[in-house]
Amino acid sequence: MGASLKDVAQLAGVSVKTVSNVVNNYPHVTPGMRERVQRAIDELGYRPNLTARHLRKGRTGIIALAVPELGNPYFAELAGAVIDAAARHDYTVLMDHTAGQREKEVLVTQGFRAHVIDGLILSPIELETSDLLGRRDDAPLVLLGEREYDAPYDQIAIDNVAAARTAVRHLTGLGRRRIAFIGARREMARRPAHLRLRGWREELSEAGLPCGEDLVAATDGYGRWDGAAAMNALLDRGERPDAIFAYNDLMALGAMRALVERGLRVPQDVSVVGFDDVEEGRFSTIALTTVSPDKQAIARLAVERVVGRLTGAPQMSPERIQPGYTLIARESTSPPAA
Amino acid sequence: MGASLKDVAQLAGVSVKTVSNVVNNYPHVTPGMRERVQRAIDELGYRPNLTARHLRKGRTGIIALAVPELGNPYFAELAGAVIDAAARHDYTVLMDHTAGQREKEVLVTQGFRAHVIDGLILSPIELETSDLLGRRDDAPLVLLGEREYDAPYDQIAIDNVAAARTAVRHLTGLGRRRIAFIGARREMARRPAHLRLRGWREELSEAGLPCGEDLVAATDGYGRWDGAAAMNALLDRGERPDAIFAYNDLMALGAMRALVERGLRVPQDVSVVGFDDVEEGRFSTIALTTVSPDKQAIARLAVERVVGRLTGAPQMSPERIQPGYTLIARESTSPPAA
DNA sequence: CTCAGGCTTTACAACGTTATATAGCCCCAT
DNA sequence: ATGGGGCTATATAACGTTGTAAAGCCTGAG
Repeated sequence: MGASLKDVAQLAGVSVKTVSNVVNNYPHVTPGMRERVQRAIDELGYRPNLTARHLRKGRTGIIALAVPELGNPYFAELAGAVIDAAARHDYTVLMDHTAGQREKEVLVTQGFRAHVIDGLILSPIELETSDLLGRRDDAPLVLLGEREYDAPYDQIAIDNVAAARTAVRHLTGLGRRRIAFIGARREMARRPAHLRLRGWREELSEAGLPCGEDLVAATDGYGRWDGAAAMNALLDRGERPDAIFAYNDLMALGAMRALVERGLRVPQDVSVVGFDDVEEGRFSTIALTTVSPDKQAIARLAVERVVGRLTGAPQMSPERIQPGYTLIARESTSPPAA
Repeated sequence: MGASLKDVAQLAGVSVKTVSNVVNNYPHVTPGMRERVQRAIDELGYRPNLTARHLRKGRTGIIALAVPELGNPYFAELAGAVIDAAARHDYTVLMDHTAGQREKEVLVTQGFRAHVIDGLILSPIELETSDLLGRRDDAPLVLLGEREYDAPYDQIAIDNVAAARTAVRHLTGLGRRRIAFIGARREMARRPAHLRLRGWREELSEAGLPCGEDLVAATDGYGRWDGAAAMNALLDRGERPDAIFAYNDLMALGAMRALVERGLRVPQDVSVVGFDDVEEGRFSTIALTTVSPDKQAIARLAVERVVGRLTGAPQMSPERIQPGYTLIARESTSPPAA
């Protein structure tokens, strides 16, 4: 066991509180005293016990970031941004992963780390509004991601409908007419909650282009494999779209892979657009066109929101904040003519 | 603030310890009493304060995993495996990222989270043996990754030299003769610590093939961009290798991208092998041949080692453990003839 | 020379939990 | 009837820290 304040105090022949004062740079300590205590600290290799400090202060300086899947580079990149943003406010980030399971998402919102984390940033997948309404934990909660909730919590997400429409407009602008959507979660395909799907439908419908169920490929997950499987399923049932709008980059990459395996050329035969702008898409052999959400802004806003409620303004009214996004055109949607 | 044991005790009209006993499923509690207390717990929505429990027990059930970069999918995938392995032992994982900076790596090993984490799994980049020797923190430490240290800590890593030789042998077996190495860190290029580089050199030298400095492309980092830049640098200086062995998959993918941009065909003109077996490589338009370390085993062993020292066998003598690996041949090294 | 007032240090309690030791109870065997 | 022994519940202390209030010390003004 490491040394405690008591040990240091004993060695230095002073009170425990004085040592505490030195450790915390309390101003009213004479230089001589400070030095004497410091010597004892050094000699014993004393390190403050943060757990005890946390207990005493009622705060830990830790905020949790719960994401569905670390293996998805979007969340890995987002996590990096959140960690940096939190560090700027002297907070540490504890990562949780929910695997997108409602049960785990509920668990996280209910504060199963009671008093270990001061706040929570959650990117939910299956969580329902009702799960949120019964929440008792009083740690600030910020929600990220595509879904919207009618619950009194901050929600930070780009305008997914508009972003999806931008992506689809990009494709129609290239002259594409049969634009498939890949990545509607099977159980949510019909729900209005699926904002990107809604944007796809709205844009196509306004353009007078087909947007029926036959052009929607449902998936079970959000990975590369799901994208490839969905693409294959689409082609297997005789569908032959001239463009793909995927729910995210990973699925777009999987779809591209499937297309190439079947001898279809990207972008000559089929244009592909993803969503997230993960680095992997930039370096893909066929660089991927994508909607790029401002991850830095998302991370910064989420952290500021949590920290803001923790210090000073606990009763801020909950807001929906929409950071910016941009469409980044790359090779996967080079003009078919070229 | 949430309710505490005291509040529950008061409401139920029992002692604090009795409530504690109920919460912890202490066996000798009468059913009647248990129910009475449980009712009070439910009514107040009591949740145990884990911080206080941690202080009392001297353990937090948290182990930290410190990796250089979450954006590298290898570490993201490894993190997932570690989290799962830890969960099987009822431990939680706190992620740290060091950005591969020695200063941060040292900080982590010195236990700057004093008493918050019970143990540490670190994948170091620039850490030196000397940094380890002065370590005072007594939390168990397990080292992962390519580097070897003469320090009394568990080290878990595949046999990097042998694995690199396997990869290079695969290339020579295809008839490749000018095999470049991409990804020697600039400042380490000459050090024996660079095991994969050593394996590359040994194998080529035994085969009587060129393995001079002209075939080594140094990089500053470990990302896709670094791989592309190194590849371009190699080509710019007139080098025209017929195969690439990259330090990791990310650099291999970057190099492939650079090759394709310059009109070279993979695998017809140049074979490419990576290292790590990240999912991204499987789904690349040209699927990447790679050395696949057994990530599950690495994670499992690391966690078992930490947990083992925490419970029962604190004085186990430190070991070097080498999990298995396999070479997975994919399209990027299809026989050039084909 | 004294005392007010500021600076420095201290003693004590408290954060919420669990371990230890003890007290109370009931049942059964003597 | 009495006492032992097992079971249940309790009081108290402790984990290591910091806030509070008060004590001690010193300086300088009256």
